[in-house]
Amino acid sequence: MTQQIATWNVNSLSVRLPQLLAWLVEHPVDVIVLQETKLTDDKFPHAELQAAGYHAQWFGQRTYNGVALLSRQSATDVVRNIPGFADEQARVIAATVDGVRVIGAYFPNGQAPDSDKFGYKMRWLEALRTWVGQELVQHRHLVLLGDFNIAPEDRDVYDPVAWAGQIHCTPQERAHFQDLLALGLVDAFRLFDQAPKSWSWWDYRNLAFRKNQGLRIDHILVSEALRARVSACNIDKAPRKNERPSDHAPVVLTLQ
DNA sequence: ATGTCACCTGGTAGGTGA
Repeated sequence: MTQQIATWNVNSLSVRLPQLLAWLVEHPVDVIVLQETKLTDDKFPHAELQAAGYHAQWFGQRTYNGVALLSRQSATDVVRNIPGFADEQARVIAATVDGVRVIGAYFPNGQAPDSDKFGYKMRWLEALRTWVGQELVQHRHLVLLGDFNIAPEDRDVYDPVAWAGQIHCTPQERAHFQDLLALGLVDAFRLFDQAPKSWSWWDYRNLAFRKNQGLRIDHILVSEALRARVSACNIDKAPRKNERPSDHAPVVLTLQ
């Protein structure tokens, strides 16, 4: 049975809802997790997504952050944010769908390596790792996906020299990414040959998309038990060419 | 290029975060 699981940072679901609905018509994935919905829970467009054929779980807040999980089949055991980690920011939504534990996350940006927000990012990453380790004990078939705000390697950066030591590229962030892999997860995108200079995010400024100056910071990590079922993992650049696009592209995992 | 976009406050611009 083929199954597709996707992630997309939509940068405001109220602005991007028409694009999301159009994309889902062309790509009727089984599950998609969204980041930066920027909506309080009372404003979540549940009816529109239901009409599109999706169950929805959501966890938002005013102005910033906000995540959601849409699924063709109903979702169970829904968790919002990292259990035991007190957090005012809505960044995580997890659920079980069709026997797969799906953890959708909007990792903190961190702003700059010497900022308070970077400290928060480090604490959040530590808490995430501990919790995902526990989840893996309970769920052999697990996917951790979302906007990681980490470019794991230099080949994930259009100008690694300019970005060296900058946010998304610091050794501390990259070590955290490796720590997640060490739990028994694999970066699905790198299971396959990919075109060089494949990015998932392009700054709105500087004509970055036109010049293909981006970063690969949106990731799909799969557990060892799921790895054998992975048949593809791709970034869909097409929505970045839309009028009024999100600055991120969706990433899609295909399971056999 | 400090070059954009989204959202908020509070007001017809400016600040914040990404």
